[in-house]
Amino acid sequence: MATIYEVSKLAGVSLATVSRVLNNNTPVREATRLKVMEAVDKLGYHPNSVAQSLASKRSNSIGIVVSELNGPFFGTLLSDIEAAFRRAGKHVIIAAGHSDEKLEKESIEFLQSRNCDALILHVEAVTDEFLTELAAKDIPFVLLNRFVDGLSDRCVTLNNQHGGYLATNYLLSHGHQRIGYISGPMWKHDAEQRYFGHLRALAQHNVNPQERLFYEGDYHEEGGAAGLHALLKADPAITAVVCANDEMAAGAITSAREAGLSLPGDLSIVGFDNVNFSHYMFPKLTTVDYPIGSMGMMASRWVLKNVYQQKLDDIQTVFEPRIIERESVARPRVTAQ
Amino acid sequence: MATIYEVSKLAGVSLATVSRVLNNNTPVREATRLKVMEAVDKLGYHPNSVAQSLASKRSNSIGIVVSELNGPFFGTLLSDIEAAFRRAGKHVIIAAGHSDEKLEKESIEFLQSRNCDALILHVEAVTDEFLTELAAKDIPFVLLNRFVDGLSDRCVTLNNQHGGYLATNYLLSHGHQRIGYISGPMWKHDAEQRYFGHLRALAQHNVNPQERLFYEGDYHEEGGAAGLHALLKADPAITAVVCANDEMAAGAITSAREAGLSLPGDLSIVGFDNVNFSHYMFPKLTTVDYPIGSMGMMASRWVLKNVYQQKLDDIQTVFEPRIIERESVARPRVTAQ
DNA sequence: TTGTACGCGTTATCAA
DNA sequence: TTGATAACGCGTACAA
Repeated sequence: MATIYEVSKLAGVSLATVSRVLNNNTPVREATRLKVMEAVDKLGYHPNSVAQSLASKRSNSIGIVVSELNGPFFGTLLSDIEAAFRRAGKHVIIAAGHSDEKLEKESIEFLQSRNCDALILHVEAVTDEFLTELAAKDIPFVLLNRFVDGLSDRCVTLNNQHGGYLATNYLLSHGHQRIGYISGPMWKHDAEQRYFGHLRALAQHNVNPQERLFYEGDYHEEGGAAGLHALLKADPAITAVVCANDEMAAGAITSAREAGLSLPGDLSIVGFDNVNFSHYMFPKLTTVDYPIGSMGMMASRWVLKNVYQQKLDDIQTVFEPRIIERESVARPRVTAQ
Repeated sequence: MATIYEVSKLAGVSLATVSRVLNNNTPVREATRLKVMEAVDKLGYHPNSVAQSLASKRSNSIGIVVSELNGPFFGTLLSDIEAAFRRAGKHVIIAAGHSDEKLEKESIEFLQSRNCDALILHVEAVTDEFLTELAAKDIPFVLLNRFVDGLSDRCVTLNNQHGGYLATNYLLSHGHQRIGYISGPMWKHDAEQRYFGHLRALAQHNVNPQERLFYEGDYHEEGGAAGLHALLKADPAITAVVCANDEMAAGAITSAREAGLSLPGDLSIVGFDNVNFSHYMFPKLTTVDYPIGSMGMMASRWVLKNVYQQKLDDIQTVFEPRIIERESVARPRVTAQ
């Protein structure tokens, strides 16, 4: 690999001048610029990014922590983030936190040790205090799908509560009254918020929430399956179920079919997230759209603007969900009493 | 951030000694090692990985090129690769090639410019010649799902032909004779191989392949939907279809239902890949398992062994697919003539 | 077993 | 507008 030194020798100028034309940050006479460029071409010179990083104290790398690398959800997130940074000549280092406090911390430390210029974090298990302390350190970061007091300007969140409201409201406005709710783990902020939204919709329609119509699942297929089973047992007369994410909706659908129900005739189901396989399901799932791709892009813009000083418009920090109507909801056979 | 220099001062030893205890590659007296460790703790010292890279000419980073970041397929691949390298203290830089020759080349160049120690490539559009030339350069790489003559030891592949054979053979042994085939783009090696396997199974059962029963799709849902539509038009009497991947199977299922067919009674379907949502489909998809996770891990091992000199067992380069029986295949209503 | 001194390939600060 | 030259933080011959 040719170095900047060889370029300077071939072009007959100093190291500094070569560096200048490469980064064109200082005026250089056109003639000398051409000489340098020619030498660069001739030698097939590419700057060594490691040396650049050491000298400039910029690694041009952004660390990302997500819960899982597989799964439909993070795929679209990572895809949009990678594209945004690639265009800016930055690269992305990815680590999985697995929704586990210890692993999330390790991931963050790992990324710090890699001298990332910034971090984009989708962490669930780590405490607010930890994040507040982290904010005092030197690596800036954005939080995805999480709101922490005092860090509001770096939180890119979904209005989860409104999402929960939309799901249940959709069902109510289709005539359902006995609505089961399969939640995510309630220690997760988004699960809690979605449930609050559900309660708000219920209240608005003067429907009393009932404990037996609530099931706390795990955000996975199994939890959805088990949840529907439990709900049906608790109240065989339910006409609809909202699942706090699409994977649980998939499990619920399987479970409902095993119970001999026809969908959506006997039971309507609404999901949450609108992951990319939700329309592969049968019936195609009516769900709440989580614009995770846009949110990832916004997080990238935050970094580009605040860390790399790009001039960009203001950052949108709160995103609104919307209902995606497909085929998993029908009016109930008889209006529940 | 504390540097090695401050540690050496606090511990009262030289720079070199600190470096030695950190990398424990040279014998150091226990007493001095302790002094150093203490100083490290007291200062909260973490080595600067950029400086390490520059001095050692090792970036401890591995570049990965995949077609897409989203999608179920690459998620599980990346997940296993990341885990393998994390354990070894390496990190992974990811780039998307989008099955496009220009973008794939750019991704590779991008990763090279990042001084990756090795590359793991899942590239489709780039030519064999390009890869052969690349092999002559200084960054070692492994190829995933692709076989190139002369680079056989660094190719980790699936026996795609056998997979195609298995899919069709499964159908044939269930009594099907009129079997449609929805292929991936035939310029892709795996699509071609899977089709060859299909033909081999047909021949073995003395069934003549018919051109009208073949449709070249795009490996996406749309192609599957269009393919089934076309196949049904060409021969309404087909009793089964094999789809060269699961996403096309999803499209085919939708299309079949729109045509009023009941599944699997009227039409049996077999997919390929066994992506993670294939059992969310209805009927749950019978498909050919592509052990992409294991293959990713094997590629990681290749790198660990050949680039980082870890002592590991031999590398398995060819993986065998197997059929996953679920619920999308039934015996045909009447045996086709 | 330990220390000295140089090299890794750039960027950035001063002078000129 | 250009050129020396000192960082940047660490690894590693070589010498002691």
